[in-house]
Amino acid sequence: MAESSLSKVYEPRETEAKWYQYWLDRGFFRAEDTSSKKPFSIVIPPPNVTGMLHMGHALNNTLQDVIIRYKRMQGFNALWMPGTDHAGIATQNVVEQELAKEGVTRHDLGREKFIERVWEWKKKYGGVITNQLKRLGCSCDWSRECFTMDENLSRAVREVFVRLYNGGLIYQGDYIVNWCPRCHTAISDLEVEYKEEQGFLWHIRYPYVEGNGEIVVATTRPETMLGDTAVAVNPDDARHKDKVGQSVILPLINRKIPVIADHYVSVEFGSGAVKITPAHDTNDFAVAERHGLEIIKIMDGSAVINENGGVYRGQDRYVCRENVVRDLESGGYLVGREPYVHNVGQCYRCKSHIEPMVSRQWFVKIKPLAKTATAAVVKGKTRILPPMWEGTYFEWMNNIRDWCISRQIWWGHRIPVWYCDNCGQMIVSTVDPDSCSECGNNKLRQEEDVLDTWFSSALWPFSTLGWPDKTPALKTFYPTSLLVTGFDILFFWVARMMMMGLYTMKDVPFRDVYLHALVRDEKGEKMSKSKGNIIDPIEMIDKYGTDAFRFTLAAFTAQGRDVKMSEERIEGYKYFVNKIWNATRFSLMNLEDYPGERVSVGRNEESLPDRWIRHQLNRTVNEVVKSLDEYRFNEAAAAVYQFVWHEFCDWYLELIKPTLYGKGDPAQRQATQQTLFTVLKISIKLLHPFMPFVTEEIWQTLIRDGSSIMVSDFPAGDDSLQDLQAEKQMRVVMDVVTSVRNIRGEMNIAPSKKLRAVISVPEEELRAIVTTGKDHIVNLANLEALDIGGKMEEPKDAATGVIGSIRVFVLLEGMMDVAGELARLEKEMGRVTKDLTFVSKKLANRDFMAKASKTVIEKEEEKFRAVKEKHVVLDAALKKLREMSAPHHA
RNA sequence: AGGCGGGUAGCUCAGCAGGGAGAGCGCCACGCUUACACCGUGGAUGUCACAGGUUCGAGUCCUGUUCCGCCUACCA
Repeated sequence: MAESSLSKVYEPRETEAKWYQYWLDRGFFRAEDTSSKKPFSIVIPPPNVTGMLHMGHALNNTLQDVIIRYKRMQGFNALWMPGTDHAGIATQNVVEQELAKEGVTRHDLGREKFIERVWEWKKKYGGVITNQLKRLGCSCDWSRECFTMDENLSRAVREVFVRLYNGGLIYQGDYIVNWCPRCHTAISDLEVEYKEEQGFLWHIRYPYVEGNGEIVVATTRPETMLGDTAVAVNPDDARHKDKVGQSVILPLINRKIPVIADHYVSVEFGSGAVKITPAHDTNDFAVAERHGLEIIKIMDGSAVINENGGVYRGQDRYVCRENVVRDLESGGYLVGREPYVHNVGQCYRCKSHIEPMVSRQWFVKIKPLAKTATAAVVKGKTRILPPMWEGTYFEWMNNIRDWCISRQIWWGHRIPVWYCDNCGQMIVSTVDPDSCSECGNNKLRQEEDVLDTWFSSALWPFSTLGWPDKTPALKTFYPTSLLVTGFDILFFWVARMMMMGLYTMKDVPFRDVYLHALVRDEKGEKMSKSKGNIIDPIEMIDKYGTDAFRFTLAAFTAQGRDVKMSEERIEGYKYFVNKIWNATRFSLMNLEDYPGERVSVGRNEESLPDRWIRHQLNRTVNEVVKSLDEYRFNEAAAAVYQFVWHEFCDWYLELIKPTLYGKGDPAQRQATQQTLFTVLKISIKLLHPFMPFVTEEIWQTLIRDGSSIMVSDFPAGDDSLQDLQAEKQMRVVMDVVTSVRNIRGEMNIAPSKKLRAVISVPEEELRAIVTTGKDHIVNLANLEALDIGGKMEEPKDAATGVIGSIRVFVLLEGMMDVAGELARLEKEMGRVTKDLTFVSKKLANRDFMAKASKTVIEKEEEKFRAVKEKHVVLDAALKKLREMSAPHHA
């Protein structure tokens, strides 16, 4: 058998790289397109090519890897599809910044050259995050790695676009969109972040055209008045009722604009009159549509005032604001201003203030898609877990607005639409057309806009499997089994995949969606560069090892909660890894002469500890399987942690030391070696999905048959290993040992001091158990002598431990501290008395006896007997002790 | 403004089917016992946010209050 040349402390560094390469070389990550095995598939939430692994990725991918390794070991044809996202705006920004260093803009290069440049960038840096995933131990099928701009995925994008268009679900329209003046593109509603800002509310006078008087409007953005085309009041507002239909003069511009009535205006706010700027305000745009108002755009794509802004032309919007305010004031139009806190939309990417702007964009008509996607969840075709997120999903689907899918950038999937300038024909096609289908003109102009990045992401579950081709992989793995992602992209991504999957494939993209928490710092704050509270996963891996890091993530992922990350926790689990490591070292040292599992050992040759540990292990296996099946990662992790550390290491290994050290029966020893070997082997299998590296290292040292733990079979529960008798017997042994240790501890007696003890066990059955366990008790309690008898008198100078009817006397000749012992027993008595009153009260309660279930009553009665017994025994012991300590008079 | 989640030991959190509260870390005491001091043994610690209600019995179910976090929407 293996000899132990393992170092005292586990060193993750070399082993991790070694085993990852080993797995790769053997193709263990690869899934089969067709297989007799049942399929299980996960598509990775594709990280941005520009991305660096952060805590969110680390958690997300750890959980996926735990599940995929688990399923693979269970014999599934397990596919974890990896890939990255082209991340339109983000990537374009990165490359533009690179260009800026060289003093060029993308416009200097031109579209084609610029895109070439982005591809170059991707080639050079795009692999960073995938390499980081490898360090995390992710068992993705890298042979299938995809990129959203790959040829086939781009084909899928065009195909879906055309289908949606032909299905009447894509339209082009002038609409108010969120415009980022820095990125020079429209962005979707979801990409706008609102932040509270301190600003002002300006009150401006708009004089009536006829007669005297004026109407006062309030605004936080005075510069937009240049584009006002109406003033609106609530039709029920008595103050303004008679003014509806009249006109006012727009100051500075001197445009005549109407006063209109619309319920959008609230009577309570300000003067009850609102200036309407349809081109630069979402609500105003809606008002304008209802009333057929003129829409006047006053800014260009950089938010600089255009020709419609009169003298303010050429000014930036905020410069213009100051000038407008100044001019209003000097013209006598400004009533005043007051400080005002309001929400301002920012670009999620560059944090510039969003400018709502009317422009021509492409939209997806979303309602019909949302309806199907809602129904699929209602019918349970897809489960959203934890279930609380279902509500959020429905809520959003019900209030969804059309999806603006066009972006005015260069990096992305160019919209497959061509225009013929000759006849004005528009051609929507999956392939580049040579000539106009209408007039034959061969000079066609392709739409400049590209698609929102999320458009291609929405196709990910089937585009990565080869669609639009009917590939075997698609047939095998779609719908995918599980999607694991953060709840922050439930709308961006999950909802859209549902819609697109159902529309295109006529089936849901995944059976289960598991939404995990967000990783925050130890104070519960979102990690961000600006706050400087980022914990870098790779740094943690370097410092504590991947296994410790992964286990931490899994252990702290309670469903639906935030994960608060701190280094201390990771360090704590590093200790756990080390504990496992050392338990292995110990085992190997004592398995040197173990011939292997070929030995057949009968159950009757197994010792109590052997039977007990198998029983406990079996229970743990059941718990881990159940927890993982329900995506309760923290529970699975806790179960295996508890077992390995506190049952296997703390009790079992200590119990079997004498047997292993070889003083007793050789057959017994071999049986124990067998158990030790098997239990260790199964334990590391349980741990493998969480801790892939250290478990492989251990496996390779322990098993040495050329196999890998990664493709071994995951443990399954086995009822035949259940051994309630062993559990009961060990309970008694453990209680007695703990009782002696407790006395030792409380009396401050060194662990190395051998003690003598007497155990009084009136009940015959229990006495047999204690007698059988005698050697274990002597061993673990560090006794030099132990007498076991029936009902016995209390010896002199002894501390007493009470376990039900069992009394444990620790002989303390010369060391007896009567006062200390008295205090100790009184403390215990206090507890028991409290217990006793409580239970007796309950049993005396007629309502309880009449209404509680039979099993509960039986349990309480049983408890009563035990507590009563203990109470009696303790009482006697205390009486004796008090006599001793009481000052006698001779 | 609406929706969701949360307030449990000094800290971070479990507690999934109502039957007298748990873990890890930290803390205190004793120990370098031949796997591990990244260890072992023992110990201390809780008006389960607050107020009502349902129930024989509530951390757990219901109602209200309060504080914190998030999401969605946004009244100029």
